[in-house]
Amino acid sequence: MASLGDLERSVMELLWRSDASLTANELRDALALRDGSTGRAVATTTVLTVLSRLERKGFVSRAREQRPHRYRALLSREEHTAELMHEILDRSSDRDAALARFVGTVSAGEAATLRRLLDELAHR
Amino acid sequence: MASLGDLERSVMELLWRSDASLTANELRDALALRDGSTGRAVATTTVLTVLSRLERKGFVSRAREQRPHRYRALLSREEHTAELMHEILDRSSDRDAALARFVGTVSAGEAATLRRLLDELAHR
DNA sequence: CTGAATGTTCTACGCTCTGTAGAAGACGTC
DNA sequence: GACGTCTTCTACAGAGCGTAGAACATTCAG
Repeated sequence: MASLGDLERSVMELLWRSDASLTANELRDALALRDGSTGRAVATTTVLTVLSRLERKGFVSRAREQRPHRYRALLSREEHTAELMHEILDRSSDRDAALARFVGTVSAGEAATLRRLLDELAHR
Repeated sequence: MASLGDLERSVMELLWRSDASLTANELRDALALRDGSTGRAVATTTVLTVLSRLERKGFVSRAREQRPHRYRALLSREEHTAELMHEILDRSSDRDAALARFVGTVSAGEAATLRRLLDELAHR
C-alpha cells in the first residue's frame, strides 16, 4: 500500500470521520476549521490535487456523475489500519516471532481485548 | 519512527540477519551476492552514506573505535516490527476497533499463535 | 441563450528524501 | 613520510509531496 503525506493523511482522516462522501470545498473548509489556528488554510485546487493523487493511489473513490464531485474513502480507517499491520507482518521473515514481540508489548487492557476478540472468533 | 528506502531496508535486512556487527565493505559484498544477478552492485561510499543516514535515523549504531567501523542494528527485526505495529495502532483513533479488524483478518494458525502467546502472558 | 459563478484539470515549482558515487581528507602501516 | 585503506564531504538526479495559478468545463440565473 502506498504511503501518505501529511496533507493526504489529514484529508483521509476527514473522509474516515465522515460517513457521507465529501466535496473538495467541504474538505477545504474542514481543514481550515480543524484545530482552530493550527488548521491549514489551503486552496481548493490543492485539495483537488491531493484527492486526485489519493484516487490514483486507490485510497478514495470519486463520484464523477455529480457536480461537484464527491469523494469517499474506499477502506474504513480500521480496515486500513489492519491492512497496514498485515503489511508490516509480511515484511518480517518470522511472523510468529514478530507477533510474539507485539503481544509482549501490548498493555494489559489490550491483552484483555485481544483475548475477548479471539474468543468471539472461536465461538463463531 | 522514520521510514526506510529500498537500499536502506536491504542494509537493515542484512544487519538483522547477522548477529555480529558488519563493516561497510562486508555489507557491500553481501548486497552484491544477495539474489545473484538481482543483487545490487553498489560502491562502498554508497553503503557508507546509507549507513550514516541509518545512524542519524537511529536504526544502527557504529563502533567508531575500530577501523573499519562496524555497524549493528539497534533493534532486532522483531522489535522493529512490533514498534511499527504500535505506531500504526497509535494513529488509529480507536485502537480496539482497529485491533478487532486485525484479529478478524488473521489466519487460523495465527489466531492460535496469538492465543498461546496471550496464555503465556497471563501465566507469568 | 449568454454571461457569471462554480468546479476541475493542467502545469509547474520548490522542498525533502533517497540512491548514487567521485573528490577530498584522515588514518594506520611499513 | 608514502601508500593503501577507510571515512567524510559534496553533489546531483529522480521521485514524492505540498502548493497553487492558469486554463478549461460545467452549471445556473436571468
